[in-house]
Amino acid sequence: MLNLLLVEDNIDLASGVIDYFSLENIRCDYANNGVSGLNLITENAYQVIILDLGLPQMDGLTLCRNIREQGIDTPVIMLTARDALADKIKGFDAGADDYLVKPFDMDELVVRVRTLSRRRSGQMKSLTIGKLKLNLLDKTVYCDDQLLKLSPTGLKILTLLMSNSPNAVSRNTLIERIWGDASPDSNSLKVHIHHLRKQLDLVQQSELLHTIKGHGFAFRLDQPHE
Amino acid sequence: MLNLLLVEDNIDLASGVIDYFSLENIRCDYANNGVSGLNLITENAYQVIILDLGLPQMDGLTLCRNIREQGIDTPVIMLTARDALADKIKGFDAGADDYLVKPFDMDELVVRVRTLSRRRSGQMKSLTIGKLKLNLLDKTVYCDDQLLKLSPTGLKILTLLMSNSPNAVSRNTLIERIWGDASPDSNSLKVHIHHLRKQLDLVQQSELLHTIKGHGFAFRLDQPHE
DNA sequence: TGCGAAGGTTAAGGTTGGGTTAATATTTTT
DNA sequence: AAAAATATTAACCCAACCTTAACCTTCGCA
Repeated sequence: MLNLLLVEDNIDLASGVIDYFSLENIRCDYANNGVSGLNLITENAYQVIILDLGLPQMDGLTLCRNIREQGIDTPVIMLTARDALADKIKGFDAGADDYLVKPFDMDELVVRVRTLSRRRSGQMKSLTIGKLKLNLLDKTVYCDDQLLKLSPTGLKILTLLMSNSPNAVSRNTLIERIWGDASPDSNSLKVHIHHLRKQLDLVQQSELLHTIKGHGFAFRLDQPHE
Repeated sequence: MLNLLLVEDNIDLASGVIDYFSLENIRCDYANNGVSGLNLITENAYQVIILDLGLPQMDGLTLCRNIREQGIDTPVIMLTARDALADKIKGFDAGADDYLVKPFDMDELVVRVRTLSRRRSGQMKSLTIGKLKLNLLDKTVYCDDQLLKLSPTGLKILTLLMSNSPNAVSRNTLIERIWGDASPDSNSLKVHIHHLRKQLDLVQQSELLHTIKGHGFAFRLDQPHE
């Protein structure tokens, strides 16, 4: 079953699209602005992303360029108003794979979605560091052949850390990207890290998760010691 | 030729800065509030952005966070009043690259602008001096293959010194940039420098850290000649 | 030669960031 | 609705870290 993301600030349009998709048996996540769209994209594996060009907080082109720079090559369909098209079309080397001028025909959109998803299906998306392999599509984490059991939050944290490896991720970044600005008691992160480490311990991989005091955490092979 | 943006609500200060910049052959756009600043930023490519912390409509921190969320990584220098500094300094991971306490010396501002513009939009990921390599992203310092173990403050000091190399950094600058105005006993800096030297000694690199008597410290290869 | 200023060294607390655990609350699944 | 899985909170611990204070060294200069 297809799993899409729609990033669109017009709620009426969005709900129409989503309803139509559900009739076609297509799952569709939804974000009404660029920033939460970006968060969803980095934390989930979509087959196709549908982006409105004009978005609050972060416009579609910027968002698209942004995710491409992160190495995410999920197919992107850009939605744009007819009059905005002319001067924007050249910008499509930002990395969009297709575009559609509003107002568009729903069937047309579905066709393009299916085409794009077919084009890149079977493409493996995973992160591997040390013996640890995180599969972004099915959200599984293996060490050799052993499956780790992680909570949703634990998985998000691990995904963030692994996709930034070997760089450090600050506590603030982590909190912001996982909880938004409605951050809970700062202890929560500690506890999640602790749970994560316990799971990693089960497969003797917990030394991959390094604490950078005064900053945050990093996921990488080498040991910061002496 | 450098092309900057200054966002500052105090018009007298702003015009002073702009005049001084023009003498230095630096172009500088100007906005007197956060919103028009944001508009200019999204529409133009600046080498450096100078932001006042307290702005009408949208304060500097918010603006900074906002543009970072849009994926704009133009270097930002934050201007702040001395008394506002202490409680704000921790918020600087909003994405500012540097800050300056008002009132500041114009030459100081020019130096920082030039430094930041040189290091290509914060894309500089590591600093290397002698055999020492400081990686800004993963917060590690290596000499050859040996990892140095530094405290958070030690790392900050080293970062400041290395990023200003081969220039000297004054004690006052060091203290101001690391502790804000809530500076501790002046001895603290001495002790931190001492710890730093001990760590550098472990890899025979302590002669990189030079004392400039009556001024501060410098991090560079050659000896400061008499 | 002796004094003061600037910097360096050392060791003793005090503080705190991060870790741990367990109880409680929330959400999801059944 | 009960049970199970997750998430959050609170209380506590500890080692690393920071600061302080007292003392030491060096150097310029009266």
